[in-house]
Parts: sequence; C-alpha cells; structure tokens
Amino acid sequence: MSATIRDVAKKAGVSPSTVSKALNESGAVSADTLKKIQQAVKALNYQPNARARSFATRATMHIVFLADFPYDAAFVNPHLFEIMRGVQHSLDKKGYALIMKQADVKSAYAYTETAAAQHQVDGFIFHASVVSKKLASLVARENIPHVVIGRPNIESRMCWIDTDNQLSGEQAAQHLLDLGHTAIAIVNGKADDMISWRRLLGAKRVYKENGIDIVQTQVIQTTSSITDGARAVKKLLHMNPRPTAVICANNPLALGVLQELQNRGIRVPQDMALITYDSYPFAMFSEPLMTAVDINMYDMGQEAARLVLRKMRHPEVQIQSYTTMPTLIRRETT
Amino acid sequence: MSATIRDVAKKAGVSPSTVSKALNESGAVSADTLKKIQQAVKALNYQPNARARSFATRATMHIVFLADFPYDAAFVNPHLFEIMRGVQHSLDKKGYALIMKQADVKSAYAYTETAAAQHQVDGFIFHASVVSKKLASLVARENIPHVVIGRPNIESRMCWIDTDNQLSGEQAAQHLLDLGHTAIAIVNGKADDMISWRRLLGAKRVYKENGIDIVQTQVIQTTSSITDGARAVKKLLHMNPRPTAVICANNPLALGVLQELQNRGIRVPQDMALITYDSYPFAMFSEPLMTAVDINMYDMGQEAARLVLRKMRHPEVQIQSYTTMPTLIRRETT
DNA sequence: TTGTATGCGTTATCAG
DNA sequence: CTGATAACGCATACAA
Repeated sequence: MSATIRDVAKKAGVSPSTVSKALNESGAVSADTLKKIQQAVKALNYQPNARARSFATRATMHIVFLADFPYDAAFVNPHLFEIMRGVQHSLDKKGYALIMKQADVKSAYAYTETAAAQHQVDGFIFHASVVSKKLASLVARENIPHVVIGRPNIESRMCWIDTDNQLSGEQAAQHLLDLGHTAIAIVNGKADDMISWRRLLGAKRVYKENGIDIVQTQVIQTTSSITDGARAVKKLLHMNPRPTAVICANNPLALGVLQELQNRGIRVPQDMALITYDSYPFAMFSEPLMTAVDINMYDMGQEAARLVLRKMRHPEVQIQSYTTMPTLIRRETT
Repeated sequence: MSATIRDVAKKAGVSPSTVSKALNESGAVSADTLKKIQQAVKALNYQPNARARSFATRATMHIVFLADFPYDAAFVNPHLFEIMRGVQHSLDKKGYALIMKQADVKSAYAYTETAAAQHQVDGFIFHASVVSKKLASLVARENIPHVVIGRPNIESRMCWIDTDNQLSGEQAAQHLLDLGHTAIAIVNGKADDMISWRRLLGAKRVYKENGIDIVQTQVIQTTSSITDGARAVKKLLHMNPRPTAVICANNPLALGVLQELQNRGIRVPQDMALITYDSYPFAMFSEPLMTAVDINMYDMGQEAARLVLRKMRHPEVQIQSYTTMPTLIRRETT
C-alpha cells in the first residue's frame, strides 16, 4: 500500500496536520519543518489520496459536460467537441477534470438531479440541446453551479453563453459592403432555424443602415443542402439587378452555389463574390477557399469553463449571459 | 444538509450497516426491514454521497481518456471523438464516468504517474499518440489497468486495440475484383505512413492470390492532398493497360482524383470505378458519393471501454490485443 | 508555529 | 439476519 500522510508525519517527526498544512500551504509552517516534511515526502514518494481528499474537502474537482451527442456526432457536429477541447483546457489549468456525459433532454434532468444530490461533480456545463424547463427549475431550486452553452430556448434564470448570430450577419454584410457590393443576394437555410434567421436580420440591418433595402426577392429560402445551393443559382442569376455577391447561410449551401456558379462559367469572386458562415465542413477545402464569418468554439468552451468555476466560487453573483465575438476569415471567394 | 445513511437508519429503526447492505444488495436483509429502509429512504430522499462512497470503496468509478487533441482536432480528426462517444457509452452502462484529458507524449507520462498514485481514476485509455517507452514501463511496473487505442509504435506489453489495415486493403481489392476489375491502379499516401502501407499490402495480396501482380508502375506515390489526387490522374490515364478502377488511400486523394476525372469527361463509375478508405470528410458529400472501406470508430471505443473494465476486474488475464473489423460501404463510385 | 481532536459518510469485519 | 466497531486518509477548528 502507498504511504499516507501519517507515514510522512512520523518520518518527519511532526503531526499529520502539520504535514497537511505544509502541503496545502494553508496555515503557517516554519521553514525548518517544511524542509523536513518535504524530505519525508520525497523519501516515501508520498502522494495524497485523491479519494480521501475529495471526501474531506467536499469537492470532487470534476465538472461534467452534458450534451446530446447523436449518431456520428463527431462528423456531423464537430463544433461540440471543439467546445469540449476549450472547456477541458480551461478546467485543466485550474486543476479540474472534465467528464463527458451523453444525455437527451429527459436523461439530462434525471442525471443532473442525482449527480447533484450525490455530489458526483462540482459543476455542470449543459449544451442547450439538453435543457428543459424542468432542468431550469431544478438548477434554480438546488442552486446548482452551471453554464448553458447556447441560448436556452426557454425562459429561465439559467446562466448561459452564446455567440451573437446577428452580429455575424452584420459582419458578413459589412465585409461585402466594404468591398463595394451594393447588389447582393442571400441564400438562407430553413426558415424556422433561429440561427439563420438572426444572421439574416443582422445582414439586412447593416444594408438598411447604408440606405439599401434587402427585399424579399433577394432572399432565397432553402432547406440547407448542397443541391439546394446549386438550385438557388438559377434564381440568383435571374434577379434584377443581378447581384454581385451572395451570402450563404451555411457551408453546404455555399458549396452548392459555388460549384454551380463555376459550372456555368461564372468566376468567383470576380463575377460573383461569396461569403458564408462557419468553416466546416467545406470552406477550408473548396476551390477557391471560402471566406467565412466564424465562431471560435474553442474560445467559447474556455469561457464556459471559467464561468462555471466563477459561479462555484461566487454563487451570489448572477452572471446571466456572455456573448462571444464572431471573426471574419477572409479567404478566396471575396 | 442532505440526509445521511445514519438518518435513514434512525428513521427505519435499524443500524447504518444494515441500510448499507440493503441498498447495495450485499449481505442478506429480511424483506421486512428492507421495506422499512426503502420507506425511510424515500421519506428523507436519501442519496448516498458519492465522495464518501468512493473513499470507502476505494474506487472512483472514473476512467480517463488520454490523447493529444491538437489544434482544431474536432475538424481535423473527428475520429478521435467518435471513439470517445463509444467509450462513454460503454462506460456509462456500467456506471463509470469518462474523463477527457489532453496530453502530449511527455505530459501523458507525468499525468499517468500522479493520477495513478493519487488514485484519481480507476483506469486509463491511452490514444497511441501519447504512449512512450517510459509510459509502457510505468504501466507495467505499477500494474495500471489500461488500453491503448491504436497499435503502439514501440515494443511493449501494453494492451491495445486497433483496426486491421491490411484487411481493409484486402476488402477494397476484393470488392473491385468482385466487380470484374482486373486492371487497377492505387493512388497511395505518404510512403512512410504505416496505415497506407498496410492497406497497400492487403490489396496487393488479394490480387496476387487471384493471379494478378500489382507492379510498381500501378502504384502512384503522393503526399496525400486533393491536388495530389488531381495530379495523379494524368499518370493514371497513361498506364498500360489503362486501369478500370482506382483505389485511393484517403479521402482528399480520392476527391482530387474524382474531380479531375470528371473534368476530363471520364465518367465514374462507368469508365473508372473508385474506392477509398474512411468516409471523412468527403465520401458522404461528393458527387457521386464515394464507396469506401470504413472503420466504425464508435464500436472501437465501446470495445476499448469493455477491455479496461475487464482488465480492472481480472488483472491477471493478459489481453494483449484486439482487432476491429473494417466494413465496406458501397456508395456510388463502384 | 505545532499538535490534538474531531469530522467527512460510507463500507466491511466480525461477533452475536 | 442484525448491529457494534473499526477503518478509509485527509483537512480543519481550536487549544496549546
């Protein structure tokens, strides 16, 4: 069996509590005994037992990341994992470990309830995909340290962090405007998609501010596939005035548009500029590479981790929300 | 404060140890007292404290997944996370939690040493990217329950799990053979890439068994980019006899080949069949969709989790290695 | 500055 | 089948 704090104490000729203080830098220990303790620690290769420690300190040093990781999630939605990477990084620096936990809306509630009651973890990071009204009230009632990634689509007092999609739209539009594009078109995703909708709003806003109204006919509504993008090109070219730039709501649409334009001999960006949102999965592979307004998911994860830890230290402060900034990544289509 | 096992005992009129036995189904408890205990548990909403529990049982119920998750890992190498999903799923079913931990070769050793000594986790899953000779001997010396994902590129007694790349090559070749392709070409990745090399070996082997030698001139060596693939097409078309099918070592190469073939008006699969390995990132998006020999990373993760758990229960059995099966996914290029 | 005493909440041993 | 008792290993309030 491995050495305990008592063994160290005995070897150093002091009491266990003194050893504890010395190792945790709590309380004061004379330089002399400190040295003796350190020697004893080294001699015995003492390592404090984490299980006993967490029992005594009432802290697991674990934070759980709860999300619905569906089939093929890593390929379909890698963003989730980029967030996790960020979370892990931030937590690690503070000595915390990250637990990955799959859940759906229902099981997320059940898990949280027992995990909190049984003190399995010190804090929770929920992906918006698993939060519910019930979860929100549980978290409020039990005062559970948490952060939601993505804005919960229910009203609640939960603490959340999200990206500003409207701002993304504004940045995309502003970029095109800066390049002199006054006649533009927007190939939009599904109509009920809040993200697409907010981005659209932002883009319209910028143009309006510059005295240009983006009217209904300039917005093509699709269902967000590559072929949808390709199909949209026809409408695009029939617009009057014919647009010199197009904003595509997501990568598949953008790729479809891009390829169809090229098939028709229309050069990008010379004849038609193109900008999209996110860089996955095509923007970094397409020919030419696509300019995109991107969100740094890794940063977002880091920030989320910092938020839970802060919530844990200061339960009183009600940090309600935090918004991350999008970045324009200019590549070759503008 | 929440109720403890003593509160339950008091309320049920029994001793704490009896309650423990009842709840853990260890030892025997009369139906009568069991009922009383259950009622008390319900009345007090008793939940056992996980920290105290792990202290007493000497088990954290945590397994750590250690890998080098580099910059943009989620986009560049989603496979890693698909493995993690599988691991999580298997562990969860057995009541274990998965900890995600970033490390490089150096820090993996350091972390493992202290995590094991401090009893932070019950088992380790290492990605091959972080194992070293030092780690291997540490693990052997301290008898640390573990599994390596991917074959370690050092000699050791570590327990590992991997996919059979040679078999993948055989499957790809066999598929083409079944379709009647006797003249084929292979566009290979980097020469020093063991994976490409093993697949190549497998493909050659199948053809040889069928009396067809794949000679040097039929194998095009590249450095695995899309443009490399496109460039390879020229050589491909100059081969004598001209191949009717091509095996591409990976997705970028395959996409390059596919697009260049189409640019030259060569129809796929009618004029030239194409098969590749893995489905990421292009096989499921390209036009036409690419036939591929694939590895189910999720399954591999599940198996890895089962292996560590088994190692923990039976430290004596020396499970040395485990190999997962590749699957042919026939899409539209063959 | 150091040591003593006690608590953290559960499980396991063993006697009844 | 049940209960008293002793760990499990560390942290901390308080006394010295």
